Formats: sequence, structure tokens, C-alpha cells
Amino acid sequence: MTRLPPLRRRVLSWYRKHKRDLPWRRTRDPYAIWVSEIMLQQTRVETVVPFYRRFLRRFPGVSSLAKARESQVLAAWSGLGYYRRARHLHAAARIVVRRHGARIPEDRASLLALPGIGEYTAAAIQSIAFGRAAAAVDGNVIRVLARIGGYTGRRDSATLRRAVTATAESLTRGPDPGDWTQALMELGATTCVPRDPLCDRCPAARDCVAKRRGRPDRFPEAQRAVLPREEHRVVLVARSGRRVLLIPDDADARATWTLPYARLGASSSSRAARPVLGSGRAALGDLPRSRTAARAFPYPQGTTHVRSIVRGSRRML
DNA sequence: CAAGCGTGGCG
DNA sequence: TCGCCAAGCTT
Repeated sequence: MTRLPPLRRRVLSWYRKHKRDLPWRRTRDPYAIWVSEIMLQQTRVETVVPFYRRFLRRFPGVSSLAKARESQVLAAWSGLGYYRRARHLHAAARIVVRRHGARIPEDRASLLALPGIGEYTAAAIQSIAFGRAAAAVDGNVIRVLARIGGYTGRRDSATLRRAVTATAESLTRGPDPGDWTQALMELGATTCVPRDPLCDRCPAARDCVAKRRGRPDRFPEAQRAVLPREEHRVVLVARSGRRVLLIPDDADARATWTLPYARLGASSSSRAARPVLGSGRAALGDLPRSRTAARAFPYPQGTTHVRSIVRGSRRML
């Protein structure tokens, strides 16, 4: 483990040379960094960028976000997915205004108390926005450190997570905690990628146990496969222009409803044609602007139908 | 702690 | 076309 500090230095200098120019790397505003971290949960950088720009234009600070109606926040989030993140972010903004005088808290406990902020996001905000040493362990970090350390176990196993977290915590100590947090994730996102990692340009190649053993792509072990499942229900569909209203026949207030794109023969690329319809008793949303989306949407202008809809979900094998 | 949550990209 | 996965959190 005496080799870890040189490893940290090499990865940091690699990051400064190769990091992507991303909008949230051009600010030190904790609110903006918070928004970026929430959007980036389970979502790729390239997907987030346009949403991040629009969202910050629409809600430039925590106070404007807190003042907005939830429906406005959801509208700005529409198309990004995982809509609970938007509800949590909005609720958290109101808490920050009320309880913290509209300043993003710096300490771990206060951050964790905000809806939508877990261990990873709290540590990411602490290090990136406030320069505090905190180990942000996300999927990238698990993969990168599992490979470097040669740790076995599945990506979501408690054992692997513990081993990685211990290593990550020992590595946080040192200069520039925020850059370090981002460096490790950047390495995972661009070089130490899940399949076919680019070891010949990796600053940690000489430290990497998985590479030494061969087949670094085998770390961490594969996740279990999942099966899709469909539920068919009856809903009322009303459309006016690009506005769409869904009223399900029963009130599962927590479900997010979309229309049955799969039955239209839609390919994965036109899954984007699904209107985002929020959740609850009645769900209101907009059709995407693209021509493909308009073609894939079978409900004519100005009419009302009763159709079946699909709720996609996942189940372990 | 497993399940559920949206969407897009890749081989 | 299909399966897997991606800057996780909540219940």
C-alpha cells in the first residue's frame, strides 16, 4: 500500500491533462454541483449536459428552485428519467432554504438528511464543491479500484463495496480532494471502461492487479440478468397538440406511466418517443418534439381514447 | 436487502 | 434486435 500515494499523483496528473470540458467543471457553485450530481445518478454525462444547461438557466439558484412548483421542475426534468430525483431535488431545495438559509450544507449529516442525497452524492458534493476529503464511491470507482486492487465479488456485493470503500478512503487524503474524486470517475468513464478497457493509456496500469492477472474486463464480476415484465391496464388518453393527459383506471400513485411504445414496433432508438407522463392519478406530459416521436405516437390530435398501457419493470432471474 | 425507478448507447 | 450497463437512492 505504500505505492498508493504515487498512484494518486499519477491519476491526478492524468486527469488534469485528459479531463473532458464539462459545464459543471466550470463552476464552484455548490448548488450547480449538487444539481449535476443528482442528474448524473445512473445517467451518462452526454445525456445530462443539455438538461443541466437548461435546468440551471431555468432555476439558477436554490431559491428559485424552491419557489417553483413541482410540475415546473418535472417539466424541466422531462426526458431525463428517474423522476423521483426531480421531486427529491425540489423538496430538498425547500429544506435548504428553510433550514439552512439557502446555503448548501457542508457537513455529511446535513447532506444525507436531504432527500435524494445518499453516501455517494454527499461525498461528491463535499469533495467537489467544498474541497473536503470524502470518498465518493460510485460504479466507476468500484470498477476502477476493484481492478487495481484485484478485488473479487459482484458489483453490488457488500464485500466488494467494503473493500473498495476502504481503499477509496485511504486515497482521499492528499491535495485537491475534488479533483481526485472526479479523476477516479473520469478514469472509469473514459479509460477503465467496463468492456475492453484501454489499459495502454491508463495511468494506473502499473499498479493494476487485474491487468497483471489478465482479463481486467472480468472485474467486477457480472451482474445478474433481468427480465422485463409488462402490466396491461386501461387508461384514458387525451391529447391536445403536444400535451398529453393520462388517467389510469386505478390510482397507483407511485407508478410512472408511459404509453406502449413496444407494441408499435418501435426500436430502441424511438423509445425516446415515449412521452414522459409523470405519475399519480392523472399524469400530464409533453410529446417530444422530434418527428420520429410524432410518428410513433398513435393517439390523434384532439381525441380521447381508452387504451391499454404498459408499465415496464424489471425482475431478477 | 432486493426491487423499483427512465433513458440512451453500445457491441 | 437484444442484453447489458451507466456519476444511486429509497423503501
